[in-house]
Amino acid sequence: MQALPVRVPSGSTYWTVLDDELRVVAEADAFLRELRFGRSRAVETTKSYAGGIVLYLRWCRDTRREWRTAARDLGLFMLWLKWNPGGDESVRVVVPGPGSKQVRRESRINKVLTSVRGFLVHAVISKKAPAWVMELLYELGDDRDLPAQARGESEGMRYRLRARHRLQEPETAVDRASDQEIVAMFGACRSARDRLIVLLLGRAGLRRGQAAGLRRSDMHLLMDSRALGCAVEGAHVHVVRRENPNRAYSKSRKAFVLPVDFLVVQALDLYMMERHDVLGSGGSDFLLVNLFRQPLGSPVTPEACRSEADRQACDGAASTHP
DNA sequence: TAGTGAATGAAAAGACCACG
DNA sequence: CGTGGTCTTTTCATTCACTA
Repeated sequence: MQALPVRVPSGSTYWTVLDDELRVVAEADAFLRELRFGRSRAVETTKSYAGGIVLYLRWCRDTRREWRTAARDLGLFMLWLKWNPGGDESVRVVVPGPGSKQVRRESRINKVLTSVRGFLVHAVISKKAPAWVMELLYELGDDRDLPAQARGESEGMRYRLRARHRLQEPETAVDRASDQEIVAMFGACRSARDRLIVLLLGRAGLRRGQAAGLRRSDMHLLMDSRALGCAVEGAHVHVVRRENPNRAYSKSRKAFVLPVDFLVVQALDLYMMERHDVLGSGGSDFLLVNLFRQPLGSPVTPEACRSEADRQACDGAASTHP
């Protein structure tokens, strides 16, 4: 039982599930294809869901359950997730001995359950699993107790859905970069471009995939951008999700505007001079492009942002602790 | 590949206020 | 003092980028 990426002729990708004989699991495949191409979910979502479905199918196999109806024991599945490593060679019986440490955290288990719910609902809708599975997954409240105005349009039973299986997730503190760490990274930069990247991520709050997808025309750094046909006041950048050749992708489906301060404006000026020295006024419309290696002028990839950030973090740490 | 942290949109819950 | 309306915050369930 394993997840596998599949490239379709049109060039896009989705993840599917293979059984132990490396055959495609038809129902899982139909669900994941529908997610990707029918509901335009991201590749990463199908990957994540495929991983969850693999765990569910392994549990069914190891405990000799039929996946179509095993939802009646989803509570046991949650226990299994908590204690069983679940690899293909892992022990088949769960024996959580005293003092043993749980192998998956609550948040992880909840995510696996989300993908299993989606999978089973799809199976019910396409008549591959019995309809009563639905009420094992969700608490069904009919809305006849609500006033008429609050009820839906159609006749008959209307459901209010609430997932039955969900663990309480403990709060976790996030390890954010401190101001000193950002300053150290800034100091470790070797070019105006890299300093701009650090500021875009650290000060404006862009994700690396969003920064790598910026176009020059997205940067509105004057106090008044009406000459550009944009009514937003003050210096700002537009973050837009696009299919980019460098695989940069904004996580947010909606385009949005982010204000930037004078530090970013200044860093951009310095970068544009640096860029002009290397490329002249040409190059692609991408803001962040290769200046120091071939192919010159092609857009920086999100991966490059990351490896450069790693290097700076090391140098920065080295310079603060000599 | 397995896992984590956060964004997102919708719904629920809470805060606040005017009104009879 | 309850009622209803609106606005804000929190929670839920899902989605997705990104990391170890």
